[in-house]
Amino acid sequence: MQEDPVIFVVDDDPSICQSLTWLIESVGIKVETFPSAAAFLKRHPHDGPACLLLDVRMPGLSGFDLQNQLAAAGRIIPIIFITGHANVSMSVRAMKAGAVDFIEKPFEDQTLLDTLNQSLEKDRQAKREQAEKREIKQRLGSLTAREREVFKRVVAGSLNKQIAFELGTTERTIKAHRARVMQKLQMRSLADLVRLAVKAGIGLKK
Amino acid sequence: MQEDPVIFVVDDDPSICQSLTWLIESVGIKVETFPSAAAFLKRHPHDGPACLLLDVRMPGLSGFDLQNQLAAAGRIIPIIFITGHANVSMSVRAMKAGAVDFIEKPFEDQTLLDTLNQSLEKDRQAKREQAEKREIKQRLGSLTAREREVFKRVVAGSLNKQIAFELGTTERTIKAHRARVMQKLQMRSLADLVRLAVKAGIGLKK
DNA sequence: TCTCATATTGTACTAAAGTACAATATGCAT
DNA sequence: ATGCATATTGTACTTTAGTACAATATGAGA
Repeated sequence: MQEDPVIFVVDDDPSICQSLTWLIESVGIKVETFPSAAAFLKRHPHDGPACLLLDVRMPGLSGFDLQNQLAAAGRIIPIIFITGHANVSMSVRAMKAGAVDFIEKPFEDQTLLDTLNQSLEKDRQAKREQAEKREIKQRLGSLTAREREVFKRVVAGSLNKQIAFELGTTERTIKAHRARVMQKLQMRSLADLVRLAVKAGIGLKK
Repeated sequence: MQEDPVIFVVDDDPSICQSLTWLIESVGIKVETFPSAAAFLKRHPHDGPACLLLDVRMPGLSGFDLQNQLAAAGRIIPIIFITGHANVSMSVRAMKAGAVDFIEKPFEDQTLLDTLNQSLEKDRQAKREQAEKREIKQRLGSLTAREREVFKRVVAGSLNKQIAFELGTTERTIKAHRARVMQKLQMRSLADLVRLAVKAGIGLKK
């Protein structure tokens, strides 16, 4: 159904990559390593749950740069920074930008593994919700412009006759549109339709 | 309508309290200072937008202790730590526990003021949503046990006859309950009722 | 030109919900 | 005992929504 979890390690130091790989694979989780931020950006986004172990200081793009670029590209992935030489302002900056954790070397293996598992679980959940939202948007996309208008008003609680008046047509026509909306969106009750709209974020703005 | 914004400063060093007060009052925001975490906990919770400037190291309860106690008590308030002697693990711990920022002394006045204003704005929004939720829960509390059962099923999309069967009563009775639910909750359409239920977090579990 | 998706509309019926004007029953607190 | 909140139920009517079986109109694209 869903792909296996993967931990991505981005660090210019091969020995770090190697030891992290050993550690994480020892508990049965897949690992992929990248020697630079640029290399990771080239990789095709992973569909399954994932987590990024990231060094701050690297030649070329820094860990922060990668964090920003991923965020800008909408590639949401939990990031755990691991670094040897850090200061408070660096860690605060990383955390404010959404990092899950910021770990100094040396660290306890078990601590990292615990954080990793928590992050994977959260990512699993986030991916599920993301997939659901995509699914909903897709079905919403199958509506015609007119149907969408009717949909919005039905969900807002308008009566068919009110909608008909607003759209300058007859109640009978609204019934036709409404029936098609219910069919296309595979909803069986108004309550379900409203919940779908809420999930899709319709009706929030004003 | 709503109380004025207030910045709370908790620091055992009176000179810090004094200088922060001068700085913040210079831009027209009220300040209240406390020499200890315990002193702050005694204060009556503030209804308007607020923000807490908190020292980490203090005699008695530490800044972290205060942060945890506030969280445990459900007193949500944006916290900005200000400290002179910090390390990475302290700052990460604070940020993971939900702090808005973690600032080392010395700092730029304007930086603090900017963060302060952002935090106040977020808190304003959070308080608004919190008040709305309270309002909803209050109205839901005015329902009788039976009415709540009907409410849940209506919102789930059941027909009156189905609800009647499930509750072992007649459709006519359900209509009566349903009408009272709509009246008590001041909702005029099923769509509104469903949205209310979603906001109240009903129908999530299971 | 012909087809297809889309929008529109009609009639007539059924199903569901809402409403008006009720009455009855039960249990708890004063 | 009496009042009050709550739950229950009835009849009858109106309003909405849904559905079956349609037809018509229009514009875009093959």
